[in-house]
Amino acid sequence: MRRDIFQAIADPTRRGIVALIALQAMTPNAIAENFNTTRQAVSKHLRILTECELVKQEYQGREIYYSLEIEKMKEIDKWLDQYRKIWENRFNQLDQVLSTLKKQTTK
Amino acid sequence: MRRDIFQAIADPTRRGIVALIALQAMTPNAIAENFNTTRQAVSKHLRILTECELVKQEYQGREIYYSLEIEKMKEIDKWLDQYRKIWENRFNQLDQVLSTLKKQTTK
DNA sequence: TATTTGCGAAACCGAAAAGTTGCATATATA
DNA sequence: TATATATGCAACTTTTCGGTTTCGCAAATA
Repeated sequence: MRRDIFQAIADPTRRGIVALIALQAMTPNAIAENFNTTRQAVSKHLRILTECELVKQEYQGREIYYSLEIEKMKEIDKWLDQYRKIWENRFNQLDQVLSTLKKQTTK
Repeated sequence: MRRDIFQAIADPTRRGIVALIALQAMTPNAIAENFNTTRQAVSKHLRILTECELVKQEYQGREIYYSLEIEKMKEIDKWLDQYRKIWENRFNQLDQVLSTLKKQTTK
């Protein structure tokens, strides 16, 4: 199926689920209450999120609690890093321009 | 069409394009050379990237140079922020545990 | 034990995505 | 001016996606 984390967070409902279970584990039924879809649809999303290890399960009787695998989120952060370098560089360049400008005006 | 940046970066080819034009502007033909698809397919991806303002165009004669709109990338960073708080929190908690442990062992 | 509840999986459906081929158009170049 | 080149766009096809409905199974409960 070739799931990756970028595809996982592409869907707005899945981002909603991720946000929901970020702070506390929840069952599929409880999660589904927050969206305008069926529990089965949520279950499908949870499967995708589980497949790419963005979410972990905890069995408790017949209930399954889902929670966010926060470590996996760092993968996006890591990917962003290359671009962060670029925008910080540009900021520094702007900073230099500004400081040069300041020196000139205070002279 | 409801394009958003998360959908835009979901496709691996588009992430490739983004990486490619991050540092220097390129024409569709030049970009297409780097992927195993037709120029038209790349053109379609560029259209999607342009639609969600992740990429900007610069016309130069009959050529069009595409480059990354780095500011837009910050949107992902902003979204990540809520989760960054969580993982930093956990790290701090671990840090406290470790320093407590250290105090005890050095006593 | 019989029934309800929580869940995943499979089958199906319509819409969207990603790719290809075939254009049309504008700009270089011979 | 005739031709080659760079590009976008439209039509079409195949695949994927997100959703619903239906089902089966295991655990709780009456």
